[in-house]
Amino acid sequence: MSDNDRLPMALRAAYLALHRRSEAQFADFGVTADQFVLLATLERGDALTQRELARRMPSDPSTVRAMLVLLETQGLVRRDAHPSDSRARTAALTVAGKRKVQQLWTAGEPIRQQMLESLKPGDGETLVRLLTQVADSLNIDNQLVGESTGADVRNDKL
Amino acid sequence: MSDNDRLPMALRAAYLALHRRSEAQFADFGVTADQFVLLATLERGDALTQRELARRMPSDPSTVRAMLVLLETQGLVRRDAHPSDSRARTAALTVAGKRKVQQLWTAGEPIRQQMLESLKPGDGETLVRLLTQVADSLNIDNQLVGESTGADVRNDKL
DNA sequence: CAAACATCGTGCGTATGCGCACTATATGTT
DNA sequence: AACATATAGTGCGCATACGCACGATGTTTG
Repeated sequence: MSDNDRLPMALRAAYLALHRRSEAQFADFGVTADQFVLLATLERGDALTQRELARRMPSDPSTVRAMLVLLETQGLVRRDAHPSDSRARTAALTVAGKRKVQQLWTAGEPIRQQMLESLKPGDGETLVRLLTQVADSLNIDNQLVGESTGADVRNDKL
Repeated sequence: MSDNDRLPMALRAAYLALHRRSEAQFADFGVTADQFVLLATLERGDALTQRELARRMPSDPSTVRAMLVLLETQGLVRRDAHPSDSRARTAALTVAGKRKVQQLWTAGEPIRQQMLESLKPGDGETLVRLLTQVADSLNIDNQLVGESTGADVRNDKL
C-alpha cells in the first residue's frame, strides 16, 4: 500500500526534475522545454493542424495555440490556412525553426545521456515500456466504450 | 539513439496523463492535484517551514507560497510564526485540512489502482526504482562536484 | 435543401512552476 | 561588536496546462 502510493509521487518528481533541467539547458537558446517538445513534434510531422499537434505532444489545444502565437512572433513557426478545411490552420517550422530545433537536439543530448547512464543497460527500454503502459491506462479509460466516430487510428508510435 | 529520445517524451506523457486524471478526480472536492500533493506532504510532516515543504514536494518555494496563501483562504492550512527562527513560517494542516486530505486519499485510490493494474506484479516497484534513479541523476549533478572545502564556494553559476 | 450535430480555433479565467530581485533575519568570521 | 555571507519569505513576470464557452465551418441526417 505504501508502495502503491509512491508511484504517482515518483513519477511527478522525475518529470519535474527533467523539466527543470531542460529549462536550464535550453534557456541559452531562448526556448522553453515545452516549446522544444512542440518544435520537435513539428519536425516529425510538418503542416499539422493545431489539434493534431496538440494530440501528438500531448497537450491541450488552447495551450498549443498560445505556444504557437508566441513561437510565431519569434519566427520559429508559421501558421497557414488549411488547404481544404477552412476552419483549421496548419502549423509548420520556418527555416529558423528547423535550425533551432537542430541546435536544441544537440543541447539536450547531455540530459538524455545522463538519464540513460543512471540506468543499467536495458532498463531504459523497460522504463519507456512501463511508462507507456501507465500512461495508456490513465488515458483510455474515458472512452473505453467503443463509440468511435470513424477511424480513430492511434498512429502515435511514441 | 531513437530509444534515447523516447524516454523524456514517455516520462512527460505519463506525468501529464496522471496530472489530468488527478485534476478530474479531485475537481469535485474543490482541490487541484498539486494542492493534494502539498496537503499530503503536510500530513506526513506537520509544521514544516515553507522551504522544507517545498523541498519535500518537490516544488519551488515561491510556488509553495502561492499555494499556501490559496489554501489558507480555504481554511485547509495554517501558517504560524516559527518558534525559533523569526524569518521562517511554519505550515500545518487545519482540522478541515486533515479531513480533506483523508477524502482525497480515498478519491485518488482508483487512479493509483488503475496505474498498478496496468503493470505486471512487481513492475510497480521496478518503475518506482527506475524513476527515482532518473530523478536523482537529473537533480544532483549540479553540485556533485564538491571537492572545495567551502572557502570559495561559487556553486551557483546561473 | 435544411436542420442537427461535430469539429477547429479563439479568448478568458485559474492554478501551477520557476527564476529573479528584494527585504529581513540568522550565522559565521575577524 | 562589526561585517560578510547564507538563508527564509515575498512580490513580480513569464510560460505552460487545462476547462469552458463562443463563433465559424464542416459533416451528417431527415
